[in-house]
Amino acid sequence: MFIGELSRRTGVSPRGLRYYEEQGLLQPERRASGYREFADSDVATVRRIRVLLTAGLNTELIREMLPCVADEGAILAPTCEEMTEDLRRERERLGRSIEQLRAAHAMLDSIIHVGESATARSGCDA
Amino acid sequence: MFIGELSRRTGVSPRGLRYYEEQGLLQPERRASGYREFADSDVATVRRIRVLLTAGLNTELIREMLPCVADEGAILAPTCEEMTEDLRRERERLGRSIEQLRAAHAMLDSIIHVGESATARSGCDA
DNA sequence: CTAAAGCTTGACGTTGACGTGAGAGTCAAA
DNA sequence: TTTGACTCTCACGTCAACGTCAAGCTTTAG
Repeated sequence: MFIGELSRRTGVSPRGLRYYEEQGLLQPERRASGYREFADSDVATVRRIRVLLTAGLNTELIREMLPCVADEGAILAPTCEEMTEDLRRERERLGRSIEQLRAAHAMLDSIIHVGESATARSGCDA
Repeated sequence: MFIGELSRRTGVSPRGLRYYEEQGLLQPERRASGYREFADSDVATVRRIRVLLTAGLNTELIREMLPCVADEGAILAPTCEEMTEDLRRERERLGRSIEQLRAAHAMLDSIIHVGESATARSGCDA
């Protein structure tokens, strides 16, 4: 498929997909015309990329680990010492990050709940 | 206290603290000399700011909700309709974000575990 | 009183993941 | 073959949360 279809099927803009290729996260075929030709499997790949990017990993790390991830968390290739060092660090960072998010989520929860019980009886001008 | 001490006690750089003030997150007193004078309570405030920033909230939203948060998730002021709208949205975004992080965390876990069992028997050159 | 250490306000630089045209070539249906 | 939608490669713009000088005042220990 061309870039437009992959874009529609993943929700990632064409510019974003070209950026992913530039960063080595995607390696589409090329027609004689220069048009990129993506495989069906790239839809899943892009989804995985999105998950990891949203988690705060950068494209360099994703490029390294991407060959090791398949659908649904299954694994393909064995990993290397040096790389798992980075991964381990990232995992720890992620763990802390999740904790922070949970704390912030709890903060929002309390505030919102108080707001609900408070707006019933107090006028507000902000 | 002056900005340097607050910096040491929070781990946030002076530049960061000035930025927080510029964004309306802190309102230190000023000496005649122009020196900022922070209150002890600002240490806790900065910690709360860090939690929320790490959670991905921007300074604008934090400025709005900060008056409503006290120590340990306790609440001070009542909230406003319009604001809780934003907060609700942010809470939902946070919820999704946490899910993404968990997914990414699981990915890293699988990869790392395979790496551990695999590196024992396979040479690696990356 | 002095000198080091600390603080002030600008103001420009950085980073990552894209957004946003510009100008030109390509595809596919009619 | 036309035409309109799609794609290509530059290449500069963006945004948030600071980093990093620079030039000049302030504080405070000795």
